[in-house]
Amino acid sequence: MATGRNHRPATRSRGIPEATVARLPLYLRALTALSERSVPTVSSEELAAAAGVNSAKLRKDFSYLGSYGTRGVGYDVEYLVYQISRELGLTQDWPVVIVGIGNLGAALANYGGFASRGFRVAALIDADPAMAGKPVAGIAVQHTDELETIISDNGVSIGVIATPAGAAQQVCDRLVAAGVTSILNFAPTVLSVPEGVDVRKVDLSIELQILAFHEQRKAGEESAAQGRKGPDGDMPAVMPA
Amino acid sequence: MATGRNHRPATRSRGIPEATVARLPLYLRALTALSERSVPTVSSEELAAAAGVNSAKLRKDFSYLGSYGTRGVGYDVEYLVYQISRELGLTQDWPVVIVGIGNLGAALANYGGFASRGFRVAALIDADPAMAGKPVAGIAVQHTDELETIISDNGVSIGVIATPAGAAQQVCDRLVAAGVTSILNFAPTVLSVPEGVDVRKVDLSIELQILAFHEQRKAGEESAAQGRKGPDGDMPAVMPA
DNA sequence: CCATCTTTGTGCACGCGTTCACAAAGACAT
DNA sequence: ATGTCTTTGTGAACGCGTGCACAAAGATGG
Repeated sequence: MATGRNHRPATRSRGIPEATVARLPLYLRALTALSERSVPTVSSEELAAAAGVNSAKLRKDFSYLGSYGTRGVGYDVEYLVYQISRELGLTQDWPVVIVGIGNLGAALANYGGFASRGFRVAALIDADPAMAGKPVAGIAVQHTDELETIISDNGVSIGVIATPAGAAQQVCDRLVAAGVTSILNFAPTVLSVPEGVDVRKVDLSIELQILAFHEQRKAGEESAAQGRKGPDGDMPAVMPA
Repeated sequence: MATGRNHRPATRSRGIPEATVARLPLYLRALTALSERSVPTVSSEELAAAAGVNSAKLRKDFSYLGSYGTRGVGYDVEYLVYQISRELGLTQDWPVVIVGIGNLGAALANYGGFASRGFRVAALIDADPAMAGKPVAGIAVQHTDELETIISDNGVSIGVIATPAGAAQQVCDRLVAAGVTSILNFAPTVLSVPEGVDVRKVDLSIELQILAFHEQRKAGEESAAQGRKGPDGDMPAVMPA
């Protein structure tokens, strides 16, 4: 029931397609690189190549934001950096908490890419009392007991879950109850959240499995020319009754 | 979500849609959990709930694999685990190398999810000579010089890049030249690869930016009811010349 | 001021993915 | 056997995303 507005008054549309939103950070990164090299303007063709997408797609994506280009010239790099940053909400500061400071959590805390764009690690939280107080990436780890206080005091709305799978849902529930409305989940579990809460998941194992599928397909196609031994060549013929 | 690019349009891939392939690991995980609890059969409704998807979608997905269900009963858990594993190519062993043993690389090496499903960390590779010989997750790190030999000797076809952005393309080129045809890229860069090589990227920063967009949208809609200026309320009106 | 050239912005068509809704298939009880 | 009940498998409709191809807009030069 959320989307009652399909109108696009041609001036500005709030209805930016999800696929476009997912590409904006890509454009932003390419534009930032150009900006650092003091390149003043860039054509859709050049920028598309740098971002690894089709130029028509890029132009259509930008058209959702508005007409920020100049025909015959291209796009002003600095201006576009600002517009995309604003659209993505990166002109404001986003305090983020990371829950679960194991190998992955620590790696995330140390990851420079967070701080670079409006994201600030407000706190590191772990359930292990032995971790409490220990500095990771220059920040003292706090115990899970403090979770609600931390969220509330810092006005955190984005949480990162890097706990084992077993603890993820419980942590998620507490984060949501404390006021977090966006969650980035690294635990290999399906999280259930109430309406209005966004969850994105990053699953290393799943990515590898998808690669394995294509890898097998490639290998199967090769040998399909000669002896039969393809991926579907042998039916196990064993159907457990 | 992670994006796999460069897929040819309608190559004979056994006709399984890309979107379906991406969900198979999800089903497999849910089924494995059921299997461990010795649940014999499961309905599409139950399994769909466990995997966090629509039941109609799940049935259609399975229909691409074949008719493995029994009407009126559901799906045999063990049988389905085997079928999906085989389809994904997980019944064979996939040696994997991880390049770039920094915080993230070390976390990946320690991640249990890899070994659990046919993936075996064949080697850890880093450019820092000081790292060479050091054990990470029980495996001695090897120097980049050995890269080609390692790939070749172990028959590695899947590589994981966890290096800084600056080194990623170079590492990628060497991996591909040595025979790797599937790459999982954690570096925040667009990799260019020759035809026939699959790349999937996992970008922490991009995921956060997408969350920030939705977060801003949520905040904007709330305050839009009152006199508050929306997220697009103020045009900067400053067009840098 | 006009002609030409470059590049944007977008209408349109197409294909993929999702969802609905239902007939077919089998289990089970009588 | 026969009927009822459950659940699968899928035809069809729909919506979203992509890419083509071109007209419009502006720069540039004469």
